[in-house]
Amino acid sequence: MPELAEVEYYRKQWNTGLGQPVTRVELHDQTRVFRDVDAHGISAALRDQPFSGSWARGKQMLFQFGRKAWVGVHLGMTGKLRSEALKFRPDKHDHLVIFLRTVALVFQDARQFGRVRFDVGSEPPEWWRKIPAPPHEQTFTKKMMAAFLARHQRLPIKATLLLQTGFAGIGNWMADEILWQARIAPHRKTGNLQPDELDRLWRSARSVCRKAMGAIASDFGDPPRGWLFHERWSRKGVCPKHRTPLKCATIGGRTTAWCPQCQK
DNA sequence: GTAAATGTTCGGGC
DNA sequence: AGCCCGAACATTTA
Repeated sequence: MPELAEVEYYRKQWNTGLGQPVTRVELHDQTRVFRDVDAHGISAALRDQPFSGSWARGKQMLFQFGRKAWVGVHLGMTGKLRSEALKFRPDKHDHLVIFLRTVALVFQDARQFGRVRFDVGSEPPEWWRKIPAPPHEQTFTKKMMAAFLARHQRLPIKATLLLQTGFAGIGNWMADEILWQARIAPHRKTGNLQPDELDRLWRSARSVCRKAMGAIASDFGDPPRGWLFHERWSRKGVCPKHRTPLKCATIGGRTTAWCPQCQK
């Protein structure tokens, strides 16, 4: 599920516990989501620390406990965060459960493409600081975007939009939405885009991200009416503008839908 | 039974 | 040293 706005929605699901101390941590230590971290180290380090901070950037989330313990979460393809009452019983895919004074914070992920990180230090960890500004932020400038595109000239633009090092938070449906709204065909080589197309791409990226945040981040509502989003999931989909049947192909390794009439 | 799913990461080729 | 492609990861659902 989770792209930029869904990630922000899930991040907030843990807010009910802010300020409360950790009483106990329960985890399935041998699962893939804990690759590269000492799962038991997390339990020991969090015990008695207050849940003190919560941030999202692109598809990454960062949670702070006390002053120096940092838990990073990436939701992968099927990850979710939620809060539960203390008495709940974790099920098979609840890999990490942080019990606080009155609520339990749960990370669930059936496919386990998601990931939990753990760092100790007085500053946010290195991996977090390296995440670039996502398109809805002021600091995502057209110049910055153009410089990134220049490094991936041979990739189809659809594949370039999926690179988290330049378009933090963009995933498969948002990339298709951005290209449709910018009227650019997904298979176009990144290096062949003309200046007016770059301008449309930049505006579309910012607009789609902002509106998606507005619609989804607070209550997981639907994206605006008239978006490609509502059509792109079925192979019966049509262009919201004039009902032309959408084209479908694998581009950049992912299923891509576009309107052959609007997007050139 | 088979295919596909809102995502990364690795290894190999260029 | 980059860049680019395809396979791999693990599970559920259509």
